[in-house]
Amino acid sequence: MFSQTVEYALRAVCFLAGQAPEARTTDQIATATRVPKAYLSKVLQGLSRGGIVHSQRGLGGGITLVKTPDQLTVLEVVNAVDPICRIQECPLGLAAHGVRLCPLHKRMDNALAQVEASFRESTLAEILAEPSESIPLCDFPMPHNEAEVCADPC
Amino acid sequence: MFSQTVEYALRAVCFLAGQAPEARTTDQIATATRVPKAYLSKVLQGLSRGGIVHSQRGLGGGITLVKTPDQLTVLEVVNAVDPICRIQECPLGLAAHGVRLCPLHKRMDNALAQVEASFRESTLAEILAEPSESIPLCDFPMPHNEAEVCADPC
DNA sequence: TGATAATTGGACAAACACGTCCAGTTAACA
DNA sequence: TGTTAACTGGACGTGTTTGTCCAATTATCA
Repeated sequence: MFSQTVEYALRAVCFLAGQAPEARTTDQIATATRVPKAYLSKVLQGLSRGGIVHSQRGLGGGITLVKTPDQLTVLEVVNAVDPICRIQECPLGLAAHGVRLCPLHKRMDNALAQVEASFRESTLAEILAEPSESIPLCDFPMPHNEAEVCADPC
Repeated sequence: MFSQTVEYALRAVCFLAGQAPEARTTDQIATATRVPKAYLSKVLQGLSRGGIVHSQRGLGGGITLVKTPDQLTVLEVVNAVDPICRIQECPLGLAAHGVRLCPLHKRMDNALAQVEASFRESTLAEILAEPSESIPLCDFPMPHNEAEVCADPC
């Protein structure tokens, strides 16, 4: 139900959060997160336009997070690349329904609201800090800053 | 975040639930739910293959629900046409993660689980019975069985 | 200033979602 | 049996998502 673009964006941001405040190149992110490099660059452009990451051209450049991991939520990342669109009004355009949704669409919107809420409550810092047998993006237990193979909170 | 197909399927099923146990033709459903008729027929085929509706060819034929509205959940309808796929294993295919998801994918899967749960708890009968200013699929308050303009729980 | 490393943007392509159209099939009814 | 109503299946068209490739641009460093 989540698009590939959302999946890729979250992987990239998780990797960057683990490396923060260091900049990482698209190549490094692609390798660590196992996302096709050329497509990742498009996703990162979206994150850049959405104010989630900052990109620096030229030698020594790369991508950095705009916010610190504890200030950045999953919802912000998702909304930057593939916004969660709540159901604002009757999809059938029925005049009588207006702003008040019918029971069906109210339930669908409630489901969206739940997703929105749980994504709003998750910060990247929390995700990185959570004790788990699986370290985000890493295929093995690893120390901070050796991110060659480790980058996606998978 | 929900596909058009899911939206259309739910409208159709809501309409049928309101008319149950009477059969309704694709034409009637399309008009009431404001779904493109030709495409609706494809969606109904999916619902038929998924065991949600029964279709009867020939004069006097049409579409009926297989279950009664109180036995049919929103989740069953959704899964018949566009299944909610929980995250079963690490999308990166990291061996070390195996069945245990990392914190990121655990959160994404939790969001899916919430949607699944709230859809599983909603029956069509509940949706139709819910007191609301907006009657599903109807542009005005209307009695049962005058469904020309009313069919989608919007 | 020249070489190198990096992002950017546009053109392109494949797969899928959404939607249309129509000939074929099935069933009821007179 | 013939006519009419209704679903079925396939072919097709269009737009979006996902993905690739490459020339242009920007920035660092010697």
